[in-house]
Amino acid sequence: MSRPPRARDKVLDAFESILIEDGERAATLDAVARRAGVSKGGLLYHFGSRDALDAGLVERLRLLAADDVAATQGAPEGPVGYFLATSAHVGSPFDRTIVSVSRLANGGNATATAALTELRRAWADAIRPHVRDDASLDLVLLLSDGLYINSALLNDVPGPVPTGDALDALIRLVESATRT
Amino acid sequence: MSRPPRARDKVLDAFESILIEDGERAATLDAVARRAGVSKGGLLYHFGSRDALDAGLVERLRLLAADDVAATQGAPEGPVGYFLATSAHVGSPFDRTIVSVSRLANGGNATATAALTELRRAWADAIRPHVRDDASLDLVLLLSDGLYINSALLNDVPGPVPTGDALDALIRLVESATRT
DNA sequence: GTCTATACTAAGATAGAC
DNA sequence: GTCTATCTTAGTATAGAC
Repeated sequence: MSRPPRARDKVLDAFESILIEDGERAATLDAVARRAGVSKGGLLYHFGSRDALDAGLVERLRLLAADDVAATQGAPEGPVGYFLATSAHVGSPFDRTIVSVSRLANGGNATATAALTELRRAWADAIRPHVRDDASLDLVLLLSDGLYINSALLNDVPGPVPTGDALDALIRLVESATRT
Repeated sequence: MSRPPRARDKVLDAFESILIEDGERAATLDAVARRAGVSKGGLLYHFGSRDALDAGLVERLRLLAADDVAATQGAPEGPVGYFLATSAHVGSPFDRTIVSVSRLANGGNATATAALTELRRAWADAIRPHVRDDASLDLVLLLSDGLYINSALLNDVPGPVPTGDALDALIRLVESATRT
C-alpha cells in the first residue's frame, strides 16, 4: 500500500500531455519537466534517463489496462456496445495513456508495442464470446481502432468522428451485423 | 514536363522510411541524408530547412492523393470493396506517404493534418453514393482507418489484421451491412 | 526529494570549396 | 548540385548543494 510519489505521477501526466499534443519530438526531458513544474534534475531523480521515463509510462498502461478489461467484460449494456462507446469517448486517463504509449510505439519502442499488443489481445478475448464469428470480431476491433485514430491519434482535427446520435446509429449497425 | 530532380525524391523516400520505421524523433536531417546517400549539405540544397522537408513530403501526398481518389471512384469491383482492400494492403508508395505524413501530423504539423483531412473528405465523397446511409459511410471510413493503424501505423507488430480469406469475409460483411 | 550548475553529444543551419 | 567544415542551440546526463 505504499502511496506512490505525487511528483512521479505529475511527471507522467506531463509526459502524456506533450506526447499527445505535440508528439514524441517535442517530449524532451526539459519540456516534460517544465510542464510538470519540476526541474530537470528533479525529473531525473524519479526517472534516471529518457528510457526510464518511457518505461514508466508503459508500466502505467499495463496497470490501467487490467482495470479496463475487467470493466468491458462486466458492462451491463454488453461488451460490444461498451467497448465501441468508450473507444469514441476519448479523454479518460486510460485513453490518454493508450494514445501516448502509441506515440512511443511509433517511435520504435518495443516494450510500448508489446504492451499495446497485449491490451488488444485482452480486448479480443473479452469481445469474442459476444459476436457471431471471426469477421465480426475483426470488425469490432478495427472499428474501435478507427474511432481512436480519429478521436485522438491524428490530433482531433481530421475526423468527422461520429458522436451522439450518429455514434449510436453506428453502434446499432455493428451490433446487428455481428450479434451472435 | 520538367523532370523532377532525382536526388530530391531520394531524400523524400529516405525521409518516409525513417518516419515509418523509427518515428519522427529519429528522422533527423543527418539520418535522412545518410539514408538517402547524400550529405547534410546536399540535402539542405534541396530542402533549405527541416520545415521545408516536411512541406515537401506533404506536397508529395497531395499529388498522389488526386490519383488515388480517381482510382477509387473508377474501380470496377465497386468503390467500397476497392477502398477497404487497398486500406489493408499497405506497402504501396501512396500508403507509405500517408503513413509518414500521419507521423508529421502527430508531431503537430498543421499542413500535414490539413492534407490528411482533405484526403479523407475526398474519400468520403467517393464512397457516399455507394452506401445506404451516414452510419454506413462512417463504418466504412473508420474501418479503413482501423486497417491502416494496424497494418502500418503501429509498426506492423500488434495487429491480427485480417488478410486473405479473413479480409474477404470482413469486406463481404461490411458490404452487406452497408449496401444501398 | 528537489534544486542549480555544468559537461557532453546531437540537431539544425550556414559558408565556402569543388 | 554536392561536399566538408564550422557555428549555435537544444537534449541528455552527472555532480553536488540544500
